[in-house]
Amino acid sequence: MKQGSEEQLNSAFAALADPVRRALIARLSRGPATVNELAEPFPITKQAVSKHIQVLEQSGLITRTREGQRRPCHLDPAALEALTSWIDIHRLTVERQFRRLDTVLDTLKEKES
Amino acid sequence: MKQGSEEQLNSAFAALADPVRRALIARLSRGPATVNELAEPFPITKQAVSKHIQVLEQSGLITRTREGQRRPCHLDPAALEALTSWIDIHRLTVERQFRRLDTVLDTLKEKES
DNA sequence: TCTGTTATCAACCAATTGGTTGATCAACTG
DNA sequence: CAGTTGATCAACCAATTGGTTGATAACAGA
Repeated sequence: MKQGSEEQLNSAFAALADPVRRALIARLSRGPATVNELAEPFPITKQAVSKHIQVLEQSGLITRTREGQRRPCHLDPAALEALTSWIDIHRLTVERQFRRLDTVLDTLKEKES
Repeated sequence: MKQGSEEQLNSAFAALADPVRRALIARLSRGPATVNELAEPFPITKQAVSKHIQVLEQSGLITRTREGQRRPCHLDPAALEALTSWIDIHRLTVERQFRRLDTVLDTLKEKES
């Protein structure tokens, strides 16, 4: 888990850019799972999945606990929320901008008529 | 702009993983701008910014129009919405999962006492 | 202690990425 | 037409990424 919110966004968005990692997240949203369980559906090696999981953990999107030799992964909803929050700020800003432009155009039309 | 929603997510999330591109989006949320205008605040070459803009355009996050020799960029709120939508589905799923677990634990506590 | 299971580490490889410089294209302006 | 401005193309480079194989660690159970 990194510190700066800037690097947090870097690594979290990068983590979501891979379809394997998005599938892992989709699976983990339905409950915790181990590396072996997560790797099972994929046509790649367990080591590759382990690397993907390290990327997700590094980005703060998932956390891991210990249960004997197993290390289940858990999805962190707060980390996901931080991403939607960043996106929504800018989406709402541009939508506001659009509405403002519409108002200007309407005003111009009224002046014309 | 790509077709498959899977590749759409790949490229859009990858686009957001770069701090320069996020800054471009933040700027564009306040209104359209040209490559030169967008490049001005950055310590990198105009060509590098042009590449970043191509990445954003390819991902569908921005569109471009023609005005003589200038080609202004516009942020597309719908593309942003598609991303928050994907994230929120899984965030809500895992939060629901948490609440379900809480209920189970509460039930167990009641049985104990 | 020996065996099987869970998971990671290390080294390597091909492809991609983010940046550079230099040339070029396309459109406006004198 | 000649010159300037906005933007892209092309070739190149260093660093990163996603994957592999093989070895190794850590723990559980007989």
